[in-house]
Amino acid sequence: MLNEINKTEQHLALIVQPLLAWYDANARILPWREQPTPYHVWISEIMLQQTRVEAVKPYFDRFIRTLPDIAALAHAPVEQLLKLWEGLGYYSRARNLQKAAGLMLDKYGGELPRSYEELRTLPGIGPYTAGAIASIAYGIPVPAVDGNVLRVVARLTACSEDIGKESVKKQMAGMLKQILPDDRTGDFNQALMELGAMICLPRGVAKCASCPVAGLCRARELDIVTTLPVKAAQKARRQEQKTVFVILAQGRVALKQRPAKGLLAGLWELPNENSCLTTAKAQELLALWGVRVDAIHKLPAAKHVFTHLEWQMTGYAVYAANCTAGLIWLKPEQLTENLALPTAFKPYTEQIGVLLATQH
DNA sequence: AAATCGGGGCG
DNA sequence: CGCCCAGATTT
Repeated sequence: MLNEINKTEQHLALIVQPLLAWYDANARILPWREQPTPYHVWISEIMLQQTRVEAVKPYFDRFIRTLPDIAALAHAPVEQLLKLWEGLGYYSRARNLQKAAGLMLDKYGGELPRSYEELRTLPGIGPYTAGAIASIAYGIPVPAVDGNVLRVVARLTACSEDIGKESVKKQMAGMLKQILPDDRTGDFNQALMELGAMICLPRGVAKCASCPVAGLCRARELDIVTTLPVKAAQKARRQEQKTVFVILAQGRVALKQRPAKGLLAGLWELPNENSCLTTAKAQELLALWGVRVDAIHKLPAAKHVFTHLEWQMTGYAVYAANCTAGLIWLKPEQLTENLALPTAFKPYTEQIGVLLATQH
Protein backbone atom coordinates (compact mmCIF):
# COMPACT_ATOMS: atom_id res chain seq x y z
CA MET A 1 0.00 0.00 0.00
CA LEU A 2 2.74 2.42 1.00
CA ASN A 3 4.58 1.29 -2.10
CA GLU A 4 1.55 2.16 -4.24
CA ILE A 5 1.42 5.66 -2.80
CA ASN A 6 5.13 6.12 -3.47
CA LYS A 7 4.72 5.03 -7.07
CA THR A 8 1.79 7.40 -7.52
CA GLU A 9 3.89 10.14 -5.97
CA GLN A 10 6.80 9.56 -8.34
CA HIS A 11 4.35 9.69 -11.21
CA LEU A 12 2.73 12.90 -9.92
CA ALA A 13 6.11 14.55 -9.50
CA LEU A 14 6.46 14.60 -13.28
CA ILE A 15 3.67 17.16 -13.65
CA VAL A 16 5.46 19.91 -11.68
CA GLN A 17 7.58 21.48 -14.40
CA PRO A 18 5.11 21.30 -17.33
CA LEU A 19 2.32 22.53 -15.07
CA LEU A 20 4.34 25.54 -13.87
CA ALA A 21 5.36 26.36 -17.44
CA TRP A 22 1.74 26.20 -18.54
CA TYR A 23 0.70 28.41 -15.60
CA ASP A 24 3.36 31.00 -16.42
CA ALA A 25 1.94 31.29 -19.93
CA ASN A 26 -1.76 30.97 -19.16
CA ALA A 27 -2.54 32.27 -15.67
CA ARG A 28 -5.61 34.47 -15.73
CA ILE A 29 -5.29 38.10 -14.72
CA LEU A 30 -7.38 38.31 -11.56
CA PRO A 31 -7.96 41.27 -9.23
CA TRP A 32 -6.41 39.51 -6.22
CA ARG A 33 -3.30 38.65 -8.20
CA GLU A 34 -2.45 42.29 -8.93
CA GLN A 35 -1.18 43.05 -5.43
CA PRO A 36 -1.12 39.66 -3.67
CA THR A 37 -0.72 41.04 -0.15
CA PRO A 38 -1.67 38.65 2.66
CA TYR A 39 -4.83 40.70 3.25
CA HIS A 40 -5.86 40.53 -0.40
CA VAL A 41 -5.11 36.81 -0.60
CA TRP A 42 -7.10 36.17 2.55
CA ILE A 43 -10.19 38.14 1.49
CA SER A 44 -10.19 36.56 -1.98
CA GLU A 45 -9.81 33.02 -0.64
CA ILE A 46 -12.73 33.45 1.75
CA MET A 47 -14.91 34.88 -1.02
CA LEU A 48 -13.89 32.06 -3.36
CA GLN A 49 -15.07 29.32 -1.01
CA GLN A 50 -17.75 27.44 -2.98
CA THR A 51 -18.03 30.47 -5.24
CA ARG A 52 -16.97 30.98 -8.85
CA VAL A 53 -14.21 33.37 -9.83
CA GLU A 54 -16.49 35.43 -12.07
CA ALA A 55 -18.97 35.95 -9.23
CA VAL A 56 -16.25 37.07 -6.81
CA LYS A 57 -14.52 39.67 -9.00
CA PRO A 58 -16.88 42.63 -8.46
CA TYR A 59 -17.37 41.82 -4.77
CA PHE A 60 -13.61 41.68 -4.19
CA ASP A 61 -12.93 45.03 -5.81
CA ARG A 62 -15.69 46.79 -3.91
CA PHE A 63 -14.72 45.15 -0.62
CA ILE A 64 -11.06 46.15 -0.89
CA ARG A 65 -11.95 49.71 -1.86
CA THR A 66 -14.32 50.02 1.10
CA LEU A 67 -12.30 48.10 3.71
CA PRO A 68 -8.69 48.32 2.50
CA ASP A 69 -6.98 46.74 5.50
CA ILE A 70 -7.37 44.58 8.59
CA ALA A 71 -8.13 47.50 10.91
CA ALA A 72 -10.86 48.85 8.65
CA LEU A 73 -12.43 45.41 8.48
CA ALA A 74 -12.24 44.88 12.23
CA HIS A 75 -13.93 48.22 12.94
CA ALA A 76 -16.59 48.19 10.22
CA PRO A 77 -20.25 48.18 11.32
CA VAL A 78 -21.63 44.70 10.78
CA GLU A 79 -24.48 46.12 8.64
CA GLN A 80 -21.90 47.56 6.26
CA LEU A 81 -20.05 44.27 6.16
CA LEU A 82 -23.19 42.28 5.34
CA LYS A 83 -24.16 44.86 2.70
CA LEU A 84 -20.78 44.31 1.04
CA TRP A 85 -21.47 40.56 1.15
CA GLU A 86 -25.10 40.84 -0.01
CA GLY A 87 -25.84 38.26 -2.70
CA LEU A 88 -22.58 36.36 -2.28
CA GLY A 89 -24.08 33.78 0.09
CA TYR A 90 -22.74 31.85 3.08
CA TYR A 91 -22.93 34.99 5.20
CA SER A 92 -21.10 33.48 8.18
CA ARG A 93 -18.00 33.94 6.02
CA ALA A 94 -18.34 37.71 6.42
CA ARG A 95 -18.88 37.50 10.17
CA ASN A 96 -15.94 35.13 10.58
CA LEU A 97 -13.79 37.49 8.50
CA GLN A 98 -14.46 40.26 11.00
CA LYS A 99 -13.86 38.00 14.01
CA ALA A 100 -10.54 36.94 12.55
CA ALA A 101 -9.59 40.57 11.85
CA GLY A 102 -10.19 41.35 15.52
CA LEU A 103 -7.97 38.46 16.57
CA MET A 104 -5.25 39.68 14.21
CA LEU A 105 -5.34 43.09 15.92
CA ASP A 106 -5.34 41.54 19.39
CA LYS A 107 -2.93 38.67 19.00
CA TYR A 108 -0.86 39.04 15.83
CA GLY A 109 0.28 42.66 15.76
CA GLY A 110 -2.38 43.69 13.26
CA GLU A 111 -1.19 41.26 10.60
CA LEU A 112 -2.13 37.81 9.37
CA PRO A 113 -0.21 35.13 11.25
CA ARG A 114 2.59 33.60 9.19
CA SER A 115 2.17 29.89 9.79
CA TYR A 116 -0.29 27.29 8.55
CA GLU A 117 -1.11 26.20 12.11
CA GLU A 118 -1.89 29.72 13.37
CA LEU A 119 -3.90 30.57 10.25
CA ARG A 120 -5.86 27.37 10.75
CA THR A 121 -7.01 28.50 14.23
CA LEU A 122 -8.74 31.62 12.87
CA PRO A 123 -12.52 31.51 12.28
CA GLY A 124 -13.42 30.79 8.66
CA ILE A 125 -9.97 29.44 7.80
CA GLY A 126 -10.06 25.68 7.27
CA PRO A 127 -7.51 23.28 5.80
CA TYR A 128 -7.82 24.54 2.22
CA THR A 129 -7.79 28.26 3.00
CA ALA A 130 -4.90 27.98 5.48
CA GLY A 131 -2.90 26.16 2.81
CA ALA A 132 -3.81 28.70 0.14
CA ILE A 133 -2.85 31.73 2.25
CA ALA A 134 0.32 30.14 3.63
CA SER A 135 1.58 29.10 0.20
CA ILE A 136 0.43 32.06 -1.91
CA ALA A 137 1.12 34.89 0.54
CA TYR A 138 4.15 33.48 2.38
CA GLY A 139 5.62 30.74 0.16
CA ILE A 140 5.20 28.12 2.88
CA PRO A 141 5.35 24.60 1.38
CA VAL A 142 1.86 23.29 2.20
CA PRO A 143 -0.75 22.01 -0.26
CA ALA A 144 -4.12 23.70 -0.88
CA VAL A 145 -6.65 21.06 -1.80
CA ASP A 146 -9.93 22.40 -3.14
CA GLY A 147 -12.53 20.87 -5.46
CA ASN A 148 -10.44 21.64 -8.55
CA VAL A 149 -7.36 19.94 -7.12
CA LEU A 150 -9.34 16.88 -6.04
CA ARG A 151 -10.69 16.50 -9.56
CA VAL A 152 -7.32 17.05 -11.26
CA VAL A 153 -5.44 14.65 -8.97
CA ALA A 154 -8.21 12.04 -9.10
CA ARG A 155 -7.90 12.03 -12.89
CA LEU A 156 -4.10 12.18 -13.04
CA THR A 157 -3.90 9.16 -10.73
CA ALA A 158 -7.08 7.42 -11.93
CA CYS A 159 -8.36 7.42 -8.35
CA SER A 160 -11.87 5.91 -8.19
CA GLU A 161 -12.46 6.53 -4.52
CA ASP A 162 -15.07 8.98 -3.28
CA ILE A 163 -13.32 12.39 -3.18
CA GLY A 164 -15.83 13.52 -0.56
CA LYS A 165 -14.17 11.26 1.99
CA GLU A 166 -11.77 12.95 4.37
CA SER A 167 -9.31 10.06 4.07
CA VAL A 168 -9.02 10.60 0.31
CA LYS A 169 -8.43 14.33 0.73
CA LYS A 170 -5.70 13.66 3.28
CA GLN A 171 -4.04 11.10 1.05
CA MET A 172 -3.96 13.53 -1.89
CA ALA A 173 -2.73 16.37 0.31
CA GLY A 174 0.04 14.09 1.57
CA MET A 175 1.19 13.24 -1.95
CA LEU A 176 1.06 16.85 -3.08
CA LYS A 177 3.11 17.97 -0.09
CA GLN A 178 5.89 15.64 -1.17
CA ILE A 179 6.09 17.01 -4.71
CA LEU A 180 5.65 20.74 -3.93
CA PRO A 181 8.47 22.74 -5.53
CA ASP A 182 9.93 24.66 -2.57
CA ASP A 183 10.67 27.78 -4.59
CA ARG A 184 7.16 28.10 -6.09
CA THR A 185 4.64 26.61 -3.69
CA GLY A 186 2.00 29.28 -4.20
CA ASP A 187 2.28 29.13 -7.98
CA PHE A 188 2.11 25.34 -7.96
CA ASN A 189 -1.05 25.29 -5.85
CA GLN A 190 -2.63 27.96 -8.01
CA ALA A 191 -1.56 26.16 -11.18
CA LEU A 192 -3.35 22.99 -10.09
CA MET A 193 -6.51 24.98 -9.38
CA GLU A 194 -6.17 26.97 -12.59
CA LEU A 195 -5.87 23.73 -14.55
CA GLY A 196 -9.04 22.44 -12.91
CA ALA A 197 -10.89 25.68 -13.63
CA MET A 198 -9.75 26.15 -17.24
CA ILE A 199 -8.86 22.73 -18.69
CA CYS A 200 -9.69 19.77 -16.47
CA LEU A 201 -13.37 20.71 -16.29
CA PRO A 202 -16.07 18.69 -14.49
CA ARG A 203 -18.30 16.12 -16.21
CA GLY A 204 -17.82 15.54 -19.91
CA VAL A 205 -16.26 18.83 -20.94
CA ALA A 206 -12.59 18.43 -20.02
CA LYS A 207 -10.33 20.03 -22.63
CA CYS A 208 -7.72 17.28 -22.72
CA ALA A 209 -6.41 18.42 -26.10
CA SER A 210 -5.15 21.62 -24.44
CA CYS A 211 -3.87 20.02 -21.25
CA PRO A 212 -0.15 20.44 -20.52
CA VAL A 213 -0.05 17.16 -18.59
CA ALA A 214 -2.41 15.04 -20.72
CA GLY A 215 0.46 12.66 -21.42
CA LEU A 216 0.77 12.00 -17.69
CA CYS A 217 -2.95 11.46 -17.07
CA ARG A 218 -3.83 7.88 -16.02
CA ALA A 219 -7.55 8.58 -16.48
CA ARG A 220 -6.92 9.56 -20.08
CA GLU A 221 -4.82 6.42 -20.65
CA LEU A 222 -7.72 4.35 -19.36
CA ASP A 223 -10.32 6.51 -21.13
CA ILE A 224 -12.21 7.16 -17.87
CA VAL A 225 -11.83 10.95 -17.67
CA THR A 226 -15.57 11.57 -17.75
CA THR A 227 -16.23 9.03 -14.98
CA LEU A 228 -13.87 10.81 -12.57
CA PRO A 229 -13.90 12.08 -9.95
CA VAL A 230 -16.30 9.82 -8.05
CA LYS A 231 -18.59 11.60 -5.62
CA ALA A 232 -21.41 10.26 -3.47
CA ALA A 233 -24.83 11.41 -4.64
CA GLN A 234 -26.36 14.10 -2.48
CA LYS A 235 -29.70 13.91 -0.76
CA ALA A 236 -32.87 15.46 -2.10
CA ARG A 237 -33.62 19.01 -1.00
CA ARG A 238 -36.21 19.68 1.67
CA GLN A 239 -39.19 21.63 0.32
CA GLU A 240 -40.65 24.57 2.25
CA GLN A 241 -43.78 26.58 1.49
CA LYS A 242 -43.69 30.31 2.14
CA THR A 243 -46.07 33.23 1.94
CA VAL A 244 -44.26 36.53 1.42
CA PHE A 245 -45.84 39.92 2.03
CA VAL A 246 -45.03 43.22 0.36
CA ILE A 247 -46.80 45.50 2.82
CA LEU A 248 -47.00 49.15 1.77
CA ALA A 249 -48.08 52.23 3.70
CA GLN A 250 -47.32 55.94 3.41
CA GLY A 251 -44.71 55.42 0.71
CA ARG A 252 -42.87 52.82 2.77
CA VAL A 253 -42.46 49.05 2.78
CA ALA A 254 -42.42 46.77 5.83
CA LEU A 255 -39.32 44.70 6.65
CA LYS A 256 -38.07 42.62 9.52
CA GLN A 257 -34.72 41.24 10.57
CA ARG A 258 -34.00 37.53 10.52
CA PRO A 259 -32.79 35.74 13.66
CA ALA A 260 -29.10 36.04 14.54
CA LYS A 261 -28.50 32.34 13.97
CA GLY A 262 -29.28 29.89 11.21
CA LEU A 263 -30.17 30.45 7.57
CA LEU A 264 -29.45 33.99 6.30
CA ALA A 265 -28.66 35.02 9.89
CA GLY A 266 -29.23 38.69 10.68
CA LEU A 267 -30.21 39.66 7.16
CA TRP A 268 -33.40 41.61 6.40
CA GLU A 269 -36.47 40.15 4.77
CA LEU A 270 -40.02 40.85 3.73
CA PRO A 271 -42.48 39.67 6.40
CA ASN A 272 -43.34 36.06 5.64
CA GLU A 273 -44.86 32.88 7.01
CA ASN A 274 -43.76 29.27 6.64
CA SER A 275 -46.84 27.99 4.86
CA CYS A 276 -48.91 28.65 1.76
CA LEU A 277 -51.78 30.92 2.81
CA THR A 278 -55.03 31.67 0.99
CA THR A 279 -56.02 35.33 0.75
CA ALA A 280 -58.46 34.84 3.63
CA LYS A 281 -55.84 33.21 5.87
CA ALA A 282 -53.33 35.86 4.87
CA GLN A 283 -55.77 38.56 6.02
CA GLU A 284 -56.16 36.82 9.38
CA LEU A 285 -52.41 36.76 9.88
CA LEU A 286 -52.08 40.42 8.88
CA ALA A 287 -54.76 41.31 11.43
CA LEU A 288 -52.76 39.42 14.03
CA TRP A 289 -49.76 41.60 13.13
CA GLY A 290 -51.92 44.71 13.58
CA VAL A 291 -51.96 45.60 9.89
CA ARG A 292 -55.18 47.32 8.76
CA VAL A 293 -55.61 46.18 5.17
CA ASP A 294 -57.00 48.63 2.61
CA ALA A 295 -56.38 46.27 -0.31
CA ILE A 296 -54.65 42.98 -0.95
CA HIS A 297 -53.83 41.14 -4.15
CA LYS A 298 -51.88 38.05 -5.06
CA LEU A 299 -48.42 38.27 -6.60
CA PRO A 300 -46.89 35.63 -8.90
CA ALA A 301 -45.49 32.48 -7.30
CA ALA A 302 -41.70 32.20 -7.11
CA LYS A 303 -39.11 29.59 -6.22
CA HIS A 304 -35.71 29.88 -4.60
CA VAL A 305 -33.25 27.01 -4.46
CA PHE A 306 -30.67 26.72 -1.70
CA THR A 307 -28.17 23.86 -1.49
CA HIS A 308 -30.19 21.82 0.98
CA LEU A 309 -33.54 23.60 0.86
CA GLU A 310 -36.12 24.90 -1.59
CA TRP A 311 -38.63 27.67 -0.96
CA GLN A 312 -41.92 27.55 -2.88
CA MET A 313 -43.16 31.09 -2.41
CA THR A 314 -46.49 32.75 -2.93
CA GLY A 315 -46.77 36.52 -2.51
CA TYR A 316 -49.27 39.19 -1.57
CA ALA A 317 -49.14 42.90 -2.14
CA VAL A 318 -50.82 44.59 0.79
CA TYR A 319 -51.85 48.24 0.96
CA ALA A 320 -52.13 49.14 4.63
CA ALA A 321 -53.67 52.10 6.39
CA ASN A 322 -50.95 52.31 9.04
CA CYS A 323 -47.27 51.69 9.69
CA THR A 324 -47.57 48.95 12.29
CA ALA A 325 -45.26 48.79 15.26
CA GLY A 326 -43.25 45.57 15.28
CA LEU A 327 -42.28 45.91 11.64
CA ILE A 328 -39.60 48.22 10.28
CA TRP A 329 -40.91 50.66 7.68
CA LEU A 330 -38.50 51.96 5.08
CA LYS A 331 -38.55 54.01 1.92
CA PRO A 332 -37.37 51.95 -1.06
CA GLU A 333 -34.09 53.82 -1.36
CA GLN A 334 -33.25 53.24 2.31
CA LEU A 335 -33.75 49.56 1.74
CA THR A 336 -31.45 49.25 -1.25
CA GLU A 337 -28.74 51.51 0.16
CA ASN A 338 -28.39 50.27 3.71
CA LEU A 339 -29.82 46.83 4.37
CA ALA A 340 -28.62 43.42 3.23
CA LEU A 341 -31.47 41.42 1.73
CA PRO A 342 -31.11 37.79 0.66
CA THR A 343 -31.48 37.12 -3.06
CA ALA A 344 -34.37 34.76 -2.28
CA PHE A 345 -36.79 37.69 -1.90
CA LYS A 346 -35.73 39.43 -5.09
CA PRO A 347 -38.81 38.40 -7.13
CA TYR A 348 -40.86 40.42 -4.63
CA THR A 349 -38.51 43.20 -3.53
CA GLU A 350 -37.94 44.27 -7.12
CA GLN A 351 -41.65 45.03 -7.45
CA ILE A 352 -41.78 47.43 -4.52
CA GLY A 353 -41.24 50.53 -6.63
CA VAL A 354 -43.98 49.71 -9.10
CA LEU A 355 -46.41 48.65 -6.38
CA LEU A 356 -45.84 51.89 -4.46
CA ALA A 357 -46.51 53.89 -7.61
CA THR A 358 -49.71 51.94 -8.35
CA GLN A 359 -53.10 53.34 -7.30
CA HIS A 360 -55.23 50.86 -5.44
C1' DA B 1 -19.83 11.09 9.17
C1' DA B 2 -23.66 13.93 8.21
C1' DA B 3 -26.05 18.23 8.18
C1' DT B 4 -26.02 23.13 7.60
C1' DC B 5 -24.99 27.19 5.17
C1' DG B 6 -26.23 30.80 -0.75
C1' DG B 7 -26.28 31.66 -5.06
C1' DG B 8 -25.44 31.15 -9.88
C1' DG B 9 -23.78 29.06 -14.38
C1' DC B 10 -24.01 25.52 -17.51
C1' DG B 11 -24.96 21.13 -20.03
C1' DC C 1 -33.49 19.85 -13.74
C1' DG C 2 -29.03 18.22 -11.62
C1' DC C 3 -24.24 19.12 -10.86
C1' DC C 4 -20.61 21.85 -9.16
C1' DC C 5 -18.09 25.73 -7.69
C1' DA C 6 -10.50 28.30 -5.01
C1' DG C 7 -15.16 24.92 1.92
C1' DA C 8 -15.91 25.68 6.99
C1' DT C 9 -18.43 24.76 10.99
C1' DT C 10 -21.66 22.47 13.78
C1' DT C 11 -24.02 18.41 15.23
